[in-house]
Amino acid sequence: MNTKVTPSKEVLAEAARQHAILSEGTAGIYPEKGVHGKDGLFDKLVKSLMENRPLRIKLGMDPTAPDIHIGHTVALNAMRKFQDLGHIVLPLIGNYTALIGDPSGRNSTRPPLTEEQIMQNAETYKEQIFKVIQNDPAKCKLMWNGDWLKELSFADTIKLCAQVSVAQLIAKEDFGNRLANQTPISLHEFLYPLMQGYDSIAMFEREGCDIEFGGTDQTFNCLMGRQLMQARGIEPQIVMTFPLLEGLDGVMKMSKSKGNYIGVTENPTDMFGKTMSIPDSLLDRWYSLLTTIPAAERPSHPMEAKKKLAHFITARFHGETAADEAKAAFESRFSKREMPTDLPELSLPQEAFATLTDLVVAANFATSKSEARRLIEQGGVKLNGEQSKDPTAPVKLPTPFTLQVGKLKLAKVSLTA
RNA sequence: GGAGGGAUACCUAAGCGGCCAACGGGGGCUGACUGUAAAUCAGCUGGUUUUACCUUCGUAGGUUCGAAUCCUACUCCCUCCA
Repeated sequence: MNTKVTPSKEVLAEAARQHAILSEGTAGIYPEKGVHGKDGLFDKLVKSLMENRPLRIKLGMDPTAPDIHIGHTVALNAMRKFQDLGHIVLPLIGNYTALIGDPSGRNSTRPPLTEEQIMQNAETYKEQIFKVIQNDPAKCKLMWNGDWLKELSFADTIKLCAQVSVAQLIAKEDFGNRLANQTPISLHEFLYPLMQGYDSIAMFEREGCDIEFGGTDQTFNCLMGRQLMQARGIEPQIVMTFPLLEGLDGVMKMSKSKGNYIGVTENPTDMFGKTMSIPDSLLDRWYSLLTTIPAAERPSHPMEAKKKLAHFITARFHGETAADEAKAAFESRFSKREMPTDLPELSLPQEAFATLTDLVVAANFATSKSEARRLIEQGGVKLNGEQSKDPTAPVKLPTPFTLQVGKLKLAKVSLTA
């Protein structure tokens, strides 16, 4: 199939150099065996060098939530490395596939989003991914899969379906599990991998598509792209997968829908604080997937290690200064237990001060009076730093005073004129 | 089209006439302690005018002194067969 021209020594050496940089931190590269004795990535690099044509790297993201999180940055970071070596990245916003929802890793059908929600999310995605990859038109072309998926006719779709067997889809773990657990699978979910695969074809025709990136949970979907490209008679992409980052709870993978994530747009304080809240057992993992800090430079004390990690992550998205400030604020607040200096201000009408319960509800720190009462009785409420356990006591402090509920909810309260 | 099974609070899952605002687990929240918002331990986790009352166990009716629990109809979901 390939009329192979033997690559020169220089080409092989350069390909090897790039290969070493680019394959670091990946979970898998498919195909594992290439024609030049290494893997598919090596082949693509050789080809790129010989034809003097940069590689095009696809990374699809469905805008199903307003934020991307630091788990995504594992792959984005790898894209950045490709850019730095002169290749072109093609971030793909799945504005059409988001309508279906990727069934990967799910055990139930995803609730549908409206088109407006999706477009809103997509807009913020655009800004966010450029915190990691370079938004240089020569090195980056943003694409939308609605551009071509919308145009597909039913006949096209059937043709596509004919390339894939049902057995193959059922063999996919998620579907297999769901069948076994008697959880429903909607037919349209079967189509998801086909859509993702078709993206690769459409992108190939427009810009080229040499490599597709994805988390390890995306392996099946990405390989579907290879299969469909082959069936169409075009050169198939190779697939590079990346390990999934565990979320704040330390068990489940970091995921927008599970809420255990750190968004790349979050403010420095939260970013630092959330990192500090990960379980100790997650430290090594986060260090290796999110930082470039060598093992030798990681503090052995868990808290120090966590602070260094939190600082690194915060600095990446907000700069050194902001990270320093976040660290200092964290230390004063939690290590030395001082009150933060910049409290949000809150002015409330006279009737909010009738009882402590009313105050907590009026400040929006509890959703019902019963909840407020519970918090107070449990000792979670402080006025000017003084714990108060009587829910019915009127609040007679001179304003402004500080109201604290739990560790995180604080405000400086004053009376509305 | 036929035959079964199911629907309980954020999730999961017990309860099968009064002791049920409803066991347990998960998650979340609060506190203690600390090395941090980690770990561990303890408490809380429908609402209100809070020793009481109100609303909640798919929906609508019914039986009963009394129903999440029994009956009827309906809706939705799952499995198998066709």
